[in-house]
Amino acid sequence: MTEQGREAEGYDFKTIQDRWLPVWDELKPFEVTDEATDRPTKYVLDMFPYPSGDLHMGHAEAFAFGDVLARYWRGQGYDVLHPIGWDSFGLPAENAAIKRGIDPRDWTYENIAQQKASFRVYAPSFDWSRVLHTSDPEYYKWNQWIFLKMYEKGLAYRKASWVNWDPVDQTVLANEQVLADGTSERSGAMVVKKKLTQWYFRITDYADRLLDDLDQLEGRWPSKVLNMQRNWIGRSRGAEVEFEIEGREERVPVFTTRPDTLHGATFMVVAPDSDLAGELVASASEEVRAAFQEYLAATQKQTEIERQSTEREKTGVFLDLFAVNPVNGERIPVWASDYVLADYGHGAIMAVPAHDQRDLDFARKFDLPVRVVVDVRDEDGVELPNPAESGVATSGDGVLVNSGELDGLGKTEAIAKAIAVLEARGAGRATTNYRLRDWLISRQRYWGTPIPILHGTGDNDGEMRPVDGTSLPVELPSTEGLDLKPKGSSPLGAATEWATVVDPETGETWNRDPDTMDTFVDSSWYFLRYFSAQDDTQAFDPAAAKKWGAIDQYVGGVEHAILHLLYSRFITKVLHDLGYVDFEEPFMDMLNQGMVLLDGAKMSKSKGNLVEFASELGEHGADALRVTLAFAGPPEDDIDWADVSVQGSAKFLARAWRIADDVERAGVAGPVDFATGDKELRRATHHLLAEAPGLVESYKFNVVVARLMEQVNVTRKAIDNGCGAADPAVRESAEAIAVILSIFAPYASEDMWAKLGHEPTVALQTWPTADESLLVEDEVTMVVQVDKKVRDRLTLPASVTEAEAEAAALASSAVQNAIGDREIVKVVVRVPKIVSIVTKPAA
RNA sequence: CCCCCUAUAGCCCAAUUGGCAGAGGCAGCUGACUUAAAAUCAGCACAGUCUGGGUUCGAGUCCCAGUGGGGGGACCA
Repeated sequence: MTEQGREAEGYDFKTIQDRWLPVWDELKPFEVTDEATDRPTKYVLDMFPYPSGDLHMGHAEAFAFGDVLARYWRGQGYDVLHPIGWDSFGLPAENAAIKRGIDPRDWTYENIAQQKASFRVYAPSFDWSRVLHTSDPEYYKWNQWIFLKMYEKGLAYRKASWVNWDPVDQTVLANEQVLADGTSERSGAMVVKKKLTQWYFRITDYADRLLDDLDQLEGRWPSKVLNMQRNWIGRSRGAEVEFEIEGREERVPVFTTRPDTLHGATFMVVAPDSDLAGELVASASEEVRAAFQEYLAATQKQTEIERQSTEREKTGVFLDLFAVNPVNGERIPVWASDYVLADYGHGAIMAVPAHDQRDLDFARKFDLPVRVVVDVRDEDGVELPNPAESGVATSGDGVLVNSGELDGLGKTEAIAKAIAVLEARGAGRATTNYRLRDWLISRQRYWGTPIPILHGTGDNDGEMRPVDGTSLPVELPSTEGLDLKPKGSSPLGAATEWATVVDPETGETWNRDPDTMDTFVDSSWYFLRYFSAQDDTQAFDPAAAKKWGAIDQYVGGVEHAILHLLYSRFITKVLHDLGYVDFEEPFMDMLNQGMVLLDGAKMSKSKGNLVEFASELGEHGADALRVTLAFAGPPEDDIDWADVSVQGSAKFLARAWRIADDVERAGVAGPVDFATGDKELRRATHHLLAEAPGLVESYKFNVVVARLMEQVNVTRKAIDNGCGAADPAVRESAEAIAVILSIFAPYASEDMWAKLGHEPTVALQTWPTADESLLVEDEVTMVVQVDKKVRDRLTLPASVTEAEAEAAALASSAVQNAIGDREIVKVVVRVPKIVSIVTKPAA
């Protein structure tokens, strides 16, 4: 069949895709230069994909939305940077490699090739000249560069700490790889805590800025994500109070948010797994030590979840030690209990059972004294029952009692005074604590960025030195001869030749750090690399960074609400402080797309409720898929594939396409003057043009598609039963439809654009602007309500005044009938909407 | 247990931000085309906005209390 013949049958997505793909390949319409122009810029970015197999429906959705926004801003006359890359280091590749005995590179790059091919057809408007893969040495070289910069600044350091350890896979796990029940997401083994020396990034140094700068993103990021980040950082202000412990030289600091209640501290509790607890029991009696060890062992057997359950009864052991309260010299007993966490504050607390529920529960369990130091009252000013009897701690505001110099003060003043007293005595100070911990970045894995540090041997044992910047990247050794199976230490350590470095000057032998970096390091700055992805002299070009600036629009899943986004914000601030970028926040606006479900459930291969991206793409084409996703509902909402109709979208596209087809067939030659076109249709077209930009910018893509459907419907009516296809207004409408539709359906709109006699590509067309004069209505319809009921509709000139409208309403016989002999109390006129008349029975 | 989001037609969703509840679609029904069906085209019908209060001339929209659904946090001193 000839192409002509096929066209005669109407819209066929396959034909159209095949027609335009080679043209776009040739034109490369979305490649942009880094040179400054006088056009405004937008940087639109989707979170880059991990190459595990082909693209899936989740990708289809996120990339459709990102592309709508990228294409929209181009239509508004912006230079748009819209790049793509792959987050291609990570465990799945390594697991696949172990399982099949292949190189993780092969698996990774085959998947990337498959995803690239799918993307080509799906046709997001990427600038392919900037593509990056984090597993390329050309990329991870700059991970190492960033690491060394941070090492220089003291922001990368090594310490021994308790980490998540998977006893089956023999590796450290990230927090996010530990499931809610405390098992490893991969091996299913119960994760244990193990003390290991690991590399950390000092993100806690940035805690205040990471928290405070969230205020700038208010209204631009989903409030849910802002909340989650604030929660995660968890700043709490209070005081550090130093207690002496009998028989110990050093004083023990504790953190409290309520230094005002210091007089109510009746015991101290230390975390059993803290260093402090170990030190304290070292000199204790055999009996105490045995009891403590038993308790510690029991604590460590529990999962994090068990341990943090609020339902649990309090447990603990008395350490046979006493601390001295610095404000009143009182001796208080020291206990160990697992309700105190080793890694928050100082791993020890002062317990004020009257005013803290946890402390009260503990005190009641072990029969420890409870002393009220704050007189807390309810709303009616009635004193609350004594916590010792009620079992309910009073944690609110009140007047201090039994507290010496603090007596009579309210909570806020008492806190200030208590801190002043502590400072005067050298026993404490105001401090701030965070829930946020430093970022553990080392991993005992092969498929990641080698940490560019050398460890001394022999005389230099225990020394570290950074790899010289000029010898970056430290490339991964070949997998040849390497056993990637987990065995508790990094596979890289076994690559002897790679791991051993002899200093050419001194002849000393150094060993490479065998660990690789957390892959979240890779993704914490990739958006900057796009500024100059092929540049091998620097991580990114500052001039290009200046042109494009921070990402104007980020699109991705809410599952990254904490980790990726927090790490990216942190690294951006570090690079800002080092003078490499002039912005402090990387993502100015963010859209979190929902999930694609099937029959109300998350899709998964194991559940067998999978919608395959590739088969949908093959069956319905890219346009129909993209329109379906955009039309399904607000982008933040989940989409149930059972609720949508890809065929419905295809039908709409065919109807839209046929409009342009009809215009083409009408064969009107030469330029046409739209102003001579059908007035009604023009009005509809310009309403669409006026409304669409606001809708896109507020992410109401579903409404934009609905408006396009409406426009197609009215244009169809105009062609069949109105002005006819040759009318200039029909062409004007068809062009508007093509241009706006192009943000959703690049192929159909390109074909429409060609049928309307234009050169490719419609994607680079600036949107026509609405002619305001066409939007002005000559007449308005005003509703007249009498006592809430609609009694008449008045057609009035658009210029009608309130008084005229009121007069017209009262002149209506329907209105007069409704009023009858009742008395008018009030008339409210809101031009051009409504006249509301309120009556009451006549006197 | 605490916090946040959410509830509109059989289903997915709109509603100019306080002014006539319906834009669009799916499914349904009727008709045209067809030997018939599918596809296509034309048309039709369907709820008074989760419940109970309140503010207002007027509430889907604002406030309070509840219910269902979704999400987050949860011994952080």
